[in-house]
Amino acid sequence: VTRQRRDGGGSAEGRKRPTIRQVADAADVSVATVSRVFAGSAAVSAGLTQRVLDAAGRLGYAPHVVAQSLAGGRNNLVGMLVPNLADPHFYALIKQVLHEAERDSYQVLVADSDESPAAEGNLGTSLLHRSDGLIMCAPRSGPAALRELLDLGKPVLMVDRVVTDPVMSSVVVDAHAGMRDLVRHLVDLGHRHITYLHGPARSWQEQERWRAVRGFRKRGVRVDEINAGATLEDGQRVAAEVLATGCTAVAAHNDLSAIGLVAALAEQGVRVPEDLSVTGYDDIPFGRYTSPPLTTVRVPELEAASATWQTMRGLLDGHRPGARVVLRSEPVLRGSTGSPPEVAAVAR
Amino acid sequence: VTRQRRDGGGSAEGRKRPTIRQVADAADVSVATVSRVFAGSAAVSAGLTQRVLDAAGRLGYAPHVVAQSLAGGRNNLVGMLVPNLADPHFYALIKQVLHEAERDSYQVLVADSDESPAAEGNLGTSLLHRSDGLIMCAPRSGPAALRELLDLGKPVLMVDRVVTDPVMSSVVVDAHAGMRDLVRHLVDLGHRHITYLHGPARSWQEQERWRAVRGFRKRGVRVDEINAGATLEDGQRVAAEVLATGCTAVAAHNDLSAIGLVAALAEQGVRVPEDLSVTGYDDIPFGRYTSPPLTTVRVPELEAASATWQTMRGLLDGHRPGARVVLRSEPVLRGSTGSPPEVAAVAR
DNA sequence: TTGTAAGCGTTATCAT
DNA sequence: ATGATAACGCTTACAA
Repeated sequence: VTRQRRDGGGSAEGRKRPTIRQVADAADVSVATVSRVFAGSAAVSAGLTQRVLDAAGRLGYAPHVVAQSLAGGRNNLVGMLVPNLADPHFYALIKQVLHEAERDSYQVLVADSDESPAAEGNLGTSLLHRSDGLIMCAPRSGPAALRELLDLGKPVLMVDRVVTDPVMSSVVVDAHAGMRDLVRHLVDLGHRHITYLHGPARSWQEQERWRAVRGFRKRGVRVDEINAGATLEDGQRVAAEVLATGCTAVAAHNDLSAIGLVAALAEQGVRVPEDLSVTGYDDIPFGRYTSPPLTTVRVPELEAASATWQTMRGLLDGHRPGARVVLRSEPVLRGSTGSPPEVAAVAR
Repeated sequence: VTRQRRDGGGSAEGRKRPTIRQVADAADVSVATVSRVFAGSAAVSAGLTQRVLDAAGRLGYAPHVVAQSLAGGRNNLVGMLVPNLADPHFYALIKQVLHEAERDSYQVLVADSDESPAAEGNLGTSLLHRSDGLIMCAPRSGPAALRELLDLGKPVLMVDRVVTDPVMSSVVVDAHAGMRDLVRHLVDLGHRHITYLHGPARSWQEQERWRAVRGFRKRGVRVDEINAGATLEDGQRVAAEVLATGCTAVAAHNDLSAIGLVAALAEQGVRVPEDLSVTGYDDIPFGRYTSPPLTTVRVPELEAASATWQTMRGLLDGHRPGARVVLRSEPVLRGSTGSPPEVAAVAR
């Protein structure tokens, strides 16, 4: 019984690709030996190894990864889920993970949940179905969804968020400390009335950052709140609202919204930092190229990405889950912050 | 003969996931029927369909995608290769392709070649090994490498570049026309001495853009050249060199280098556009938030991404390769361009 | 409409 | 050190 057509209507001329069987025949060895040679298993004599390699080269053989996966139970594939691929914070992470994974012969399946909690769960599941593990930046998924993922029995690593309900491995930067130090800088400059630009509601990072800002109320600082978001447009949109508060400094959820705000302020003739100080969070590259350059919190992205891959690598190798890597973040003082107008005036 | 352990030392408690066989037994039907139900094949009676679905639900069954791939010869996976994931131009493309692919039940394997021609070939090959098709932004790969990819017999789509040597399907924006119109705008403003900031050497897009700029030499415009690159840092780095040319306008290879240049100029007290006009290319979102906002060339990224996926989709469905989609780009005039100093002075 | 069983291209077990 | 061969979980002719 001969079988289907194979060519799938696909595209090119493609004579069928050789199988391990054909290589074995050509080298006059068993398929097992060919498999061993390509697995780098030591237990093959030099002579046979050479013969196999020759035959494989002649035929243009390359192992069929899908068959390897099915038989071996390993895919050499990890999934990576982010809330927004267009955010420099995330693509920096992806880019670095991509490289480290490649060095370990892993490929990466990427998905973008577009900040949707529902998508986080679904995409996560389907990614994990195909891969050996999942790196997820899922700031909002609830315990049920997460538990379901874990139940697939494969390593799942949470990034930018600590989860305790189902206990999960995670890599995070200490957002609370970073934001606290940043706002302290504002207070030290003399600011007593600060507006916080909220990020995406209920995201873990947002909660940490807000907690840090809010903490200054106890120290006599007036802290107003505005719901903005995490994009350039979000920051731009709330400019009027910000001015209406009468504050002297704005701490934004992230660099994107801070940059959007600064641009909108410039258009209205509001000078930064003379009239109003503005800070961001993440230290994305663009923040160094705005005028004025943006005061922000640097998160060690390279280290975070490396820790992410190393941790995932460990989980894939059978390490027990639950590890937590915490990285420090720190304020980067640039031109977008200064003394509040009254103080500056007195100083003159 | 019982076989290995299965659990891979992986992580969780995971009772083994159910197979199609178990579902078939539970529903008291054959595996073929279960397969048909999950394939959505019409030829199953309503009664059996329901029984299968019930059993599957009870057992928590989900098809094993790797086995499906091996047996069916389709992976529902496409590879996507970009030269630099950190460039907004590319992540916009990826993000959109990700979504459209997901809607068609395809997943996307992403790789970043880091502008290395060698990596373009290798990564492309290994992506294509696992997937049904490859979307590649490979501005530099030579004919040999490309032919090798095509020989894998799977659809390959080139983006941002037209390739004729091996004939390839491609989606491009007409960079020449866009850049030409942009420079014409500069000339119309009165500029007669323009400096072009070269992008990555030998990239296809770079060649098209440069060809457009160079064309103005025939019209009596002095065009100087500086080798910069495609990043923010590249633009920043060449600021002094730019000033040394004495030109009145700069056309950069892309927005990133243009923004870097503008920032460096601002630091040196050079006013844009009063002292020097600067243009970019791509119309990345950040260009709208710099001060002044950047004059640039808009490339229809959404349309390009849609065309990219639709074309790939067609190839996957067996359409013949070789199609070429060309999209128009057009100048976007913002604040970073104005009349050259002399002309402006006369006007006053 | 439904079932049977032959692949799909490997890996890993067992025997030699 | 090498070979034979049963899985791996599914799809799809082909038979009924």
